[in-house]
Amino acid sequence: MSEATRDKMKEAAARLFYTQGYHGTSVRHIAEQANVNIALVSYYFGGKKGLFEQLMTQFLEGYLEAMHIDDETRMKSTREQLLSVIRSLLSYQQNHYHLARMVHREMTMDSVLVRELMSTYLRKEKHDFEQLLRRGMKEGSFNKQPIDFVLIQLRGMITLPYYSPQYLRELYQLSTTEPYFINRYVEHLTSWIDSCLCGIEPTRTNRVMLKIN
Amino acid sequence: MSEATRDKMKEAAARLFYTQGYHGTSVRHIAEQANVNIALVSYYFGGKKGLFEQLMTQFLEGYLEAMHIDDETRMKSTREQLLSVIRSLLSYQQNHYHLARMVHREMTMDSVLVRELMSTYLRKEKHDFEQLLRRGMKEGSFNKQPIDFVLIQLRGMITLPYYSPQYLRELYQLSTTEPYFINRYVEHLTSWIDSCLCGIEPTRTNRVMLKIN
Amino acid sequence: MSEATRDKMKEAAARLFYTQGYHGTSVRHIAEQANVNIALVSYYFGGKKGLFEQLMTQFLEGYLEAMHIDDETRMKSTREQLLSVIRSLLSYQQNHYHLARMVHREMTMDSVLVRELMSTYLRKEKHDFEQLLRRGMKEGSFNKQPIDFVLIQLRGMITLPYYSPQYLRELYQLSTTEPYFINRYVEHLTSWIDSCLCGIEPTRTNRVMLKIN
Amino acid sequence: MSEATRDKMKEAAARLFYTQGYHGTSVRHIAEQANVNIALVSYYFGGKKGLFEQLMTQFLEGYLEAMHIDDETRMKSTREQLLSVIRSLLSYQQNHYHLARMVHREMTMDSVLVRELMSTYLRKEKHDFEQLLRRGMKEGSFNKQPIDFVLIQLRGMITLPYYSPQYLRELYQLSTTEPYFINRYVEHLTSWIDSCLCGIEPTRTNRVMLKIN
DNA sequence: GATGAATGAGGGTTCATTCAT
DNA sequence: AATGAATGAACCCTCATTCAT
Repeated sequence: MSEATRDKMKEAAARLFYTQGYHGTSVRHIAEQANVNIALVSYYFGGKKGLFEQLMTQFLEGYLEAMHIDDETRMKSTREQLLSVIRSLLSYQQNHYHLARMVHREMTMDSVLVRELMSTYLRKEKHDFEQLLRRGMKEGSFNKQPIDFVLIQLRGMITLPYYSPQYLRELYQLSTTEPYFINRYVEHLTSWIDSCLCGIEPTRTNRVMLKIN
Repeated sequence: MSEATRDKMKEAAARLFYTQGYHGTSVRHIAEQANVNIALVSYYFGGKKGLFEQLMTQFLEGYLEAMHIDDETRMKSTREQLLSVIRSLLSYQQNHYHLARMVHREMTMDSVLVRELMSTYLRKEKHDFEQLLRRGMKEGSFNKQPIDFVLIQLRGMITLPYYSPQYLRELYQLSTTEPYFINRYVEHLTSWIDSCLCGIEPTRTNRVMLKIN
Repeated sequence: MSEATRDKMKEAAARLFYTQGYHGTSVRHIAEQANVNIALVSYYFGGKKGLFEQLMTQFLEGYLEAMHIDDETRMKSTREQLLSVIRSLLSYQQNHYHLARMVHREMTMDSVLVRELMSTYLRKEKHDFEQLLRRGMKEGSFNKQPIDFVLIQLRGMITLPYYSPQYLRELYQLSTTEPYFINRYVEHLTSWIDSCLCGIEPTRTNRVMLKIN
Repeated sequence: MSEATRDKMKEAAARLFYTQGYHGTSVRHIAEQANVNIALVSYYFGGKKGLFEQLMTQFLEGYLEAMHIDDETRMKSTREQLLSVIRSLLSYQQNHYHLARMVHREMTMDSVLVRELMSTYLRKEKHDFEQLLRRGMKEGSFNKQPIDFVLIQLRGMITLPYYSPQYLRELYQLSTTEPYFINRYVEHLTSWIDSCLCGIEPTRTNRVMLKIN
């Protein structure tokens, strides 16, 4: 069975792409790290580019899936649903850390592939968040305010840990890869939603945070 | 005079590094775009790496300079100072768009150079913003809240246009490179500062925005 | 099978290094002469330098081996043993003519590699000859005389054909690469040993030589 | 006046050619070492090759000159004349150590230039020595023996210090560049001439040598 | 199914030289 | 007389890929 071999290769590729970028990574290096024959990259994935694309789409599909709101959550408040999606996305990226960083970086390149993926996945993400926010504003859960700028802030906060982890490490004195990081980050996001989006008093938790800092 | 040649090369390099990344760009391509001989890259900059490093540090030094608050502004309110810095940074990155995107992307790589630049420039940026926020909170201009998370939001909003311009283009139907974009973006940031940081009523401008969207 | 390819390359490299020196020989030229792809030089030998070093050590190891006195010869007289070693060394270098010339020339360079090889192989050669001479003098086969100068003469005569073949060609009207050359050269050496080292009358063969010249 | 500049360049070139060979030396390096502009190599000598050829011929002309026997010496015995020439040649090479080593090495290359120089200078050297030896044998100063082999030994001993100085250093524990070396080497050569060529008893000096070793 | 040999293209760098000044 | 900018060719090496086995 070769599934294990394929996975070893994808894992090694993700790790290297994340560290040194697509162009900075050689097929030879991937094969070495995965402890397999070099020719297998072409054999299994149709070349370096194929391997890369597979990693990209695989990650992005999981990303959209993570945005999905299950039936149970759909019963809860809009605020709860928003929080749930945020938590889910952060958690997904945390579990695929190398891929997440790889994707976010390569997304900044100008290539046909990237532009295609953009108009497929990015648009979907934006649309889902927009729906959620509009509903919350309509029903009065969220303060009325320009949706686009809220979207910008949301996206900034969701991607920052995987786009600029050094900055967060500096701030929190805590690596973004450690499990505890997410908890803390979500707490902050919750307080942001409550104060800036819902316009309610910060919770007790946040008061504590306030004193700490 | 060779200054002109050097500038042509740096410009071409920045453009290509921004589009295809450091490893994805060949010295030959840079020379072609700059319409100069290939050997000049080594001749002037000591190689591709030297050219890259020069672009990096040059940008980052200008970045820190852009953070500086001049004497006139220092007379104004803390809110005004914060806005001034934000405007200055966005403007600087706008004027060096290719470099800005190049730097932000390559900053996500794991290399000795990057880590060194990080601990020099990034730390300085964080420190300056922190000072400003602390002062504002102390004097009551800003609401008391966890500083680190405000920093995260700030950085997210300042870098997003150069890290994920496609997203903004999708939102604003406006390229981030167009001069008008900054105006609009700063308006949003102002409203964010007023409502989330200062805790005052949104201005009339923002109400208009609200209707537009 | 790749052994054949490797050998082709080594042969071509030795021939070119011998003709034009290490720095004067390009990898491209080697590959062309060996009728193989250029990349194979790096693939098999880790680069031009690796190929060169392999040729060097390979030759020198064979050289030391050629100095070894087998059990049968060890039964004979010291004079016979000395002659045997000389014959063996000349024969070995004759069979690896290109390599011999390459090595002797590159040995005159100032580099780390060369200095290392020197202190390994050259010292061994000197030591073995010294032993042989000392023994011969002790047992009375050889005239007592300063050993170091005998060593100098020996080395001069053994290396000259591969270091300055033009000179010998001029003298003998005979290329040093032709098989007959060695016979003649060894005859001369024998006569030198007999007269200068052993102090006995020159043989009849030498008398004939005398008339010829 | 530019004569000084020219000399600086020739000196630097000789030093580098001697250390790293012709092909291993770059014009840039020569200019750096001589502390002059790179373009001057082409300007003064018509390129790297021209500079090299000038060094070669200059050395070789001096070499032939050093072979010349002045009128005073011509009065002395043939043995004395031979010794005088040997001393002169060794001394000349000692005074142009870098050039000597450079020439001897590059002489082992296969190129048009080298072959031309060979047939001009080498032949002359051989001819002069031959004359001397023949005369000596005719008049009975030297033992009758094959001239060609004597020539080989002579040339071997005269060039060895500049072709394989490491070997001599190992033997004498004395660098071939030190002035004292020549004295010692000439002593050995004298004893060789006396015993092997003239067939007389070794001198007292050699007896001492014998004990030392 | 999986491999090691081999390939051609392209990578970045260094070279000796030229030319306007 | 002497220089610094600039050139094109060649340097060695690594790349991703293919192919027979």
